[in-house]
Amino acid sequence: MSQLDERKVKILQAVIRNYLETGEPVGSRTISKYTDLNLSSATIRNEMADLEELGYIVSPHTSAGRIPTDMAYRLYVDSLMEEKVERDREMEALKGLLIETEGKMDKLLKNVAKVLATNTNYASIVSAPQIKGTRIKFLQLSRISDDQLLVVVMVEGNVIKNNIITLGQPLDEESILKLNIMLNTYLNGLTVEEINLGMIAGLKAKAGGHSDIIANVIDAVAQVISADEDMEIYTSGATNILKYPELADKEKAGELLSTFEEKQSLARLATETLSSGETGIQVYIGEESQLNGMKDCSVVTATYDLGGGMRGSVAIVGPKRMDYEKVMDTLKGMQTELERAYNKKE
Amino acid sequence: MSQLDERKVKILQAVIRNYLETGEPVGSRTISKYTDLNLSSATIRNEMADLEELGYIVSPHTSAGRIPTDMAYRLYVDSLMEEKVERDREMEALKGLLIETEGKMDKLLKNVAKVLATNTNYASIVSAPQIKGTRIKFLQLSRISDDQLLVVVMVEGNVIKNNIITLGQPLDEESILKLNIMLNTYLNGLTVEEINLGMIAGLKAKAGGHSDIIANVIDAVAQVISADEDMEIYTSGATNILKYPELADKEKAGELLSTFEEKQSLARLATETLSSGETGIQVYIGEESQLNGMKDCSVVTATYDLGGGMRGSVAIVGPKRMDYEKVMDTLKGMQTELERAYNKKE
DNA sequence: TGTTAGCACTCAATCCGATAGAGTGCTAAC
DNA sequence: GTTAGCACTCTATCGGATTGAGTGCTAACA
Repeated sequence: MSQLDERKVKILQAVIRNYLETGEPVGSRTISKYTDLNLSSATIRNEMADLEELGYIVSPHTSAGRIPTDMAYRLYVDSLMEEKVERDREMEALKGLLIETEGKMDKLLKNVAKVLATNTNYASIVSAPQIKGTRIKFLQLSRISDDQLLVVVMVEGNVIKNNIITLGQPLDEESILKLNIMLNTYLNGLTVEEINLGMIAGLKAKAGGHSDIIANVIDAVAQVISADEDMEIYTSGATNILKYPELADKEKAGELLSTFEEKQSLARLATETLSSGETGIQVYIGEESQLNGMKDCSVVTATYDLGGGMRGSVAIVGPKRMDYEKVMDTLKGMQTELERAYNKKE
Repeated sequence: MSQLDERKVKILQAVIRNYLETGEPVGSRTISKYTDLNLSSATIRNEMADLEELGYIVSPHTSAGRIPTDMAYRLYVDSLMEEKVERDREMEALKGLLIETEGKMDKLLKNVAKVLATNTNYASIVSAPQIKGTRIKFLQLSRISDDQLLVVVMVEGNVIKNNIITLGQPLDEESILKLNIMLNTYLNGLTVEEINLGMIAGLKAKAGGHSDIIANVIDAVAQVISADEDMEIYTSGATNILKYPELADKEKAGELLSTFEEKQSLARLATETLSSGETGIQVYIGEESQLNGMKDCSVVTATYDLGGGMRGSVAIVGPKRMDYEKVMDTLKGMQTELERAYNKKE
């Protein structure tokens, strides 16, 4: 069987480029004119037959042109693609946003999602940074009624969690004060992971001369700290995918939009991206993303690191024939912009 | 011109019922068999011609049956419709949810939206209760670093707002303590509206012997209290509308889904529903809802009142030919269930 | 006067065949 | 190895015929 020589690569590249632009199967005559190879359509046809045999292109039916397979896309993003240079233009809008929404993480991320979606005309997914691994900066119990306490925990990055705990019986101000001091002394600066069961038991013993109540409060506090909320996911521009005919038929679009609505599996993807340890851009083509209804889509993901263990991910979802250069570029820009803006702020 | 006599009403009712079921234009022969009027199709035809003249039905083209106009739907929901009796069955699932998610308002409402959507097979919108008009139960300033204060405000209904304020210069613990006492003394039990500018000025004067800092802090606190966050909106089942062919074409569906994605105008609808003062069920048919892309939809809304001025709204969006009885019933059930569960909790 | 049977008519939907056009694979010549 | 040429395939599209549902109107009937 024939191999991928230089000419074949050039032809394949031309096919992919053309298909990315038009979304239509591309024929031999088009390539013959499009490239600077100066080959007749007949020659191209022979080469294309080989490329088909090698699994890089397929034709939807006999008398149509060829379209790239996932394998071709893979080759393209891995080695054929040329990086774009000018990226700054589009990011200007974002900088403004980052400054405006300073301090409000949720609004910031919502905006990031929105900017990404409108900039690219694809759908975007942004995951809020995980607070695991971040350190507790501040912790406070407050009495709000006879038998209710408000627990406020602030971790690095100024993310605040709060919860109300209901006690079986009243607790006096003095005990609360003591507890406050003790909890801050022992827990401050620790990460959520470091506060394990043994530690909690120790705390109880230290404070526990008093009674069961104290133990209960400590348990509740521990629960507040370690309660891992399901990861916040912000999406935008999901309806953009309706602009691409190959994704817009009722069934596919329904599945895809449902996936965006649920957000469950998007969180899974985000977790995966983050735990892969990869800090660069990752591209999932077709079924690689393992997301429901996304077998005709590509997903490009990036991570961001705001310091102090606060890492989140950003992703763009579009048709397989998306403008990979632009998307990867936009994501890179967003990544640096986010990280820079945040480090400046702290 | 002829009037709406009893027989015409019966025929109209039959047309509507049939259309709600099938979604297809309904012809005279169908009605002739469907009803117990024992009239020939010819007679029905005459009557239908009259009904068309009166504006209750139209035919999409000459040789098709008739479909109800918005006017007919209006008449139907206002007076023709029969209330269903058995409502409890479906609400069982909800009760469980309400108990499970106790205390976490956002999760609760997300679940409410989900249950409504899956129960009805339409799209649902839930607005979080507005905190305007609710009273401040607890307020606390905490020092988290030399020049940063954490403000925590809890209002009736245990909704907590917090924000970090950055001071120009350090503030000692003692001043913070004093401020805490003063703020609680003067602001506790007041509603956001009652804390007006004059009051703030007064507070500043009372505490202001010290310096500008105090004034700044008070200003910041006032801002936290009165910052009206944009209304939280939870939606679910937006993709359900793709199940209804009359809404599923690319353009319409795109507009509709975008409206759901933006949530902006949904908030407007919620505000409107709430400020109308109406506590019952309201039905918007077609363009009445004034929402983008919803001219072929009906929207049924209800409000809920959790006490203490905490009122929010719940809505169902579906095709005009939705099962109004079921939807209104489900909403009513949700309303009582929500209110009951919440009152029990407090 | 209200109801009904009958009939001509209209219009969307469907099917069918013809046609055009794009693109291929193969062969033979260069 | 490359290219021109040709037969072939398959889709998309268009027009015409057909079908069927449903209407409006008229005339007869109770």
